Amino acid sequence: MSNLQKGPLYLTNTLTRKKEEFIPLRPPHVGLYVCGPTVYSDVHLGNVRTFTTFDLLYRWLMHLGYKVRYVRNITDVGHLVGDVDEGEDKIAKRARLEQLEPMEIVQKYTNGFHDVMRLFNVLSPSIEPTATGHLIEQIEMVKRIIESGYGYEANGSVYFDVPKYAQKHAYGELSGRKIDELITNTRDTEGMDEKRSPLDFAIWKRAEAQHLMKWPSPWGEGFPGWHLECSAMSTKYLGQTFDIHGGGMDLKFPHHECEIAQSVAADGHAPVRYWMHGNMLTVNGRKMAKSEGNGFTPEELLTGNHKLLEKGYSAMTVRFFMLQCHYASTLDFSNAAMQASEKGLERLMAAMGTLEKLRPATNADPGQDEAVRGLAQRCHTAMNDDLNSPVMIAELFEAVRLINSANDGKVALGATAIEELRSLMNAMVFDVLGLRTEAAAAGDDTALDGLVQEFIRMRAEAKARKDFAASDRVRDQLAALGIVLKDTKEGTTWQRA
RNA sequence: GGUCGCGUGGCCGAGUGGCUAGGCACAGCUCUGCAAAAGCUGCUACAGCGGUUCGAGUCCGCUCGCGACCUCCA
Repeated sequence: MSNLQKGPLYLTNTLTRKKEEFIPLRPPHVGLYVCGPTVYSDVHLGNVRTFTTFDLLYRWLMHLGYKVRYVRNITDVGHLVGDVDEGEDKIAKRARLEQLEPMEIVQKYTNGFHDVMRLFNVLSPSIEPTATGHLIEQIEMVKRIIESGYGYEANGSVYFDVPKYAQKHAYGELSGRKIDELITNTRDTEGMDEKRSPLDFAIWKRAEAQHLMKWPSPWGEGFPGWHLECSAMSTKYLGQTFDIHGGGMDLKFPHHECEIAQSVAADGHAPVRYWMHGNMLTVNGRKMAKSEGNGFTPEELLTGNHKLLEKGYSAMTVRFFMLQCHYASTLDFSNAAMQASEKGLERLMAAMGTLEKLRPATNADPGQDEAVRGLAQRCHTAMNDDLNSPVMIAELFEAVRLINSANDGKVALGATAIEELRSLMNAMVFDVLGLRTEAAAAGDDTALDGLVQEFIRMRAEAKARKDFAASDRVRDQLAALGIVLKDTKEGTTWQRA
């Protein structure tokens, strides 16, 4: 747990809008809850950004030595289309369109989500609870809210009484909203006479006879409200008060605001100590969203088969691109930016390979030991400063220069410096940033390597007899097949273009 | 309309009272049979206008432009 002693971690708490020192309730344990996807359609790149952001947080907390219980839910019921409380359930609608059981839809898109997470090397959470798996907990929570006087039943549905809650509690404190302004700004909502106020939201919803996803409850057959599952499941697995709750910026209101209200109403205190919100991925300056039609799926990204894509990009290129931007800033997707990240990642990963082969210099410069320690310290400080991965990556490129200079014999690194550099780079690049080599992702290249090595020998022989036409032909032919040769002092190496 | 945020060099993006972020691109050099790779060097910006300050991308005000949320969205 030595890392825990290396200075405090600061996180921007979106509840207070300040950078605060992170102090867990029960160290070394940390409770982390992140709103997961509603599994009614394919995830797009914007979704991936949020999960990558909290993957970085999860990885950094573990790197610091914390024992993290990371809960990320799957929403498989209750999330309605269009107008709150009047729209159709998203999953039920999709089931009707695809002529499948709702649970087939849930399974299909849950599988797809998991595939995408694996592709982008996003770690699995400790617990991945589903809303339908926690109906009892949700019903119990509705009961507690009714008992506390903040929930009321109307025609088989149960609503949360927002104006009443706001009299005693700070409804809107997370999203910076004032109850009066909310009432003023609410547009006309027709057919909602069950609700006492347009601000009220359903915590339990009556199901019509033809509704496919419904369960018995004290108020008749129905299904839980969308906001409720997160409150019920975070309470169950992390306790009534826990350390960190994350999610996309667009969930701040009303979703997270409602979560706070539900927990306060049911259990009497605020559920979360640090709220964190990841910012949006934009395309041409606009939020990537299904409704904008500007989203592309990971598959389209990889193949480049989309009108916004000049070519395909690997998942690791995209991950690296995202991590080069601070999570709280909007990030604009562009082909030029992607290609810049692609090149940068390639250089970083090449240096990782070089570092593995680096031998200590005989005339080691002891000053370099200190330089490496400084790098490590600055990486650590950057990440502790609200997960500043872009600054940490900038430091990694300083390390890249050091590695390459050492490889060229321009800097003399001793055994200690090399060991510490390896330890630092492996930790930051693989464990914390969660990058991996494309070869590792693609599989084994042993046969191909054997073939290419044979061509490299042929080319070396041609070069030895100064037959450059022949040697260039080998190189050009391989290049045409996507195999790039590089001559170094130690011989020729190859890699995929 | 309300609330919040943003505007940084050719592009992407950190920083946030005084000191070169970094990546990509571009130019020159070194190395090389030639390339590629790598290293070195160069290009040095903070939307505009005013103010505070010894000193402002950094704080304050105004103007312009853009976005997010306020309705499902990560």
